[in-house]
Amino acid sequence: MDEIRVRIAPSPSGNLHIGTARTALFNYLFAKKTGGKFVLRIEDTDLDRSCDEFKENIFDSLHALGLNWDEGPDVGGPYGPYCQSERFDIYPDYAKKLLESGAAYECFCTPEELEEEKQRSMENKQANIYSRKCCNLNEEEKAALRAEGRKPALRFKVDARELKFNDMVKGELKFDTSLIGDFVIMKSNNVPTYNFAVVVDDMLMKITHIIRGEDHISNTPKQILIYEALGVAAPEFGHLGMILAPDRSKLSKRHGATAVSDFVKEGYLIPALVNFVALLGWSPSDGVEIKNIDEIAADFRINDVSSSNSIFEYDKLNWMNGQYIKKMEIGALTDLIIPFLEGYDLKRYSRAQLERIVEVTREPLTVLSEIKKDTSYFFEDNVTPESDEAAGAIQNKEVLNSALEACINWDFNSEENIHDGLAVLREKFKEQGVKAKDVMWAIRAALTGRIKGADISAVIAILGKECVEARLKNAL
RNA sequence: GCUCCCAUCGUCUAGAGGCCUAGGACACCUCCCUUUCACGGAGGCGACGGGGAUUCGAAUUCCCCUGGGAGUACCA
Repeated sequence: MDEIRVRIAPSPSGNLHIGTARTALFNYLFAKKTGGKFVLRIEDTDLDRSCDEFKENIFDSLHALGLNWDEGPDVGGPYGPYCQSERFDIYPDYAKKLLESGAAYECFCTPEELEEEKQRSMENKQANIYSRKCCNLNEEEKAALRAEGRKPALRFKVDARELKFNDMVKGELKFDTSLIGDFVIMKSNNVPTYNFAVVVDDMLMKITHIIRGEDHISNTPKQILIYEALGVAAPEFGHLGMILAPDRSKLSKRHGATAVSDFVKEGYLIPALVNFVALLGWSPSDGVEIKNIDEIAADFRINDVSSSNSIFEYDKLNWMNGQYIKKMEIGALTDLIIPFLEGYDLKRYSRAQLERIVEVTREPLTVLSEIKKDTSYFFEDNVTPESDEAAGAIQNKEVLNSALEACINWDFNSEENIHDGLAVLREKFKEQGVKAKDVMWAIRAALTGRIKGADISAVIAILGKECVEARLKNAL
């Protein structure tokens, strides 16, 4: 078999959507698994809606996800250019070929006429199919129309028949082409329509497998027809279910983050995102869900991908993100976290101390953005009780006094020493009938304003003697 | 309206006629661990949308219904 070649073909009319990212991922996984090539093509024929900013975002996001392409606009390749806007001059040749072979014909209908036809079929409860009234225009009629100043579009002639293809994820799909109607392949302004451009591009780029969202299913028969008319074998198709919002509607801005870059801004880790999105429709053969992209690629089977839609729920993503946060190397994690600490005076601490702060506060994190609130007491000058329970806890003056006295002898460079010091305190109060928990709560509340949080010995060590004494006194 | 796709716990899914008393993960609940929260560990709750048909036997095959999704452009 020839080399397997897949592609992702986003249009730069928005930031890289998480759904597009998943499609890209599945293409990438398929390429990796089969030793094929992964190509990136930018579909920017709609000049009005496309812009460079989005293109950059798509590049950056794809790179960040680790979905590196073998061929694309920036890296080039043997079948370029890889931006459709730079390929405008190649479509007319193929259009001409179809016109000459009789597979296509010129259509002079105006948008108004077309709209009228559409209304009529709606009223008759029929599918909207072009009437074909321009199909049999003779040369004189065409010349007359041209003289009126009308510029023709090119329509592809669709004859009635049954068209079948075997979808890699859905199985056999059947269509009655009489319900499709003759569709436009070249607009009157000489720009190809999507269905024509993709076929020409995929053909020229030697794409062998097209994995895309199921919103393209109805385009597939049209495209297969064009392949046939061009005398080329159509590639294999695989249509993925859609990713839906929890309300089962299309995932859109009102549901929150939609672009990969939005998720990153909210504090999601790229490997977690990749892992999570891979599990939407695909499941590992060994049941182990936490897997990196290489492990997933090694186990990837396109035929086993689920054919139904899946709902994007944050619960599992959050859990998974937390798993990655816990496992991540502390230096790298600190680098990622620093931007989320904006507004705090980070110079208060050394890099080592900062890393220690991250290390002791990362445990309950689900999203990086939560770190700011969880570490506030490290950066505030004065802490105040954040809850009634914390306010109550610092009323325990006896404990606070003892802690203040005791800490003079603690070695603040040793968390272990502090830990032992606290144990001594607990022991002392235990004899007076005060519960260990209350002792710890009083100290924690005085130092952090809360009754829960990171390991208190570590907090004390990081805060330092001066600060600890000040906060205890302040609480007293 | 027309066409197509889909249908297992709340969610992501395992399941390709008997291995299913339907398995796992997230969420939720309980308990354990623990100086707190959390992490971790042990349990629990919880599903084959409905109806027919085929079969000795159906979550698995077929049909109908219902529900959800998509497409229906000289957008991509």
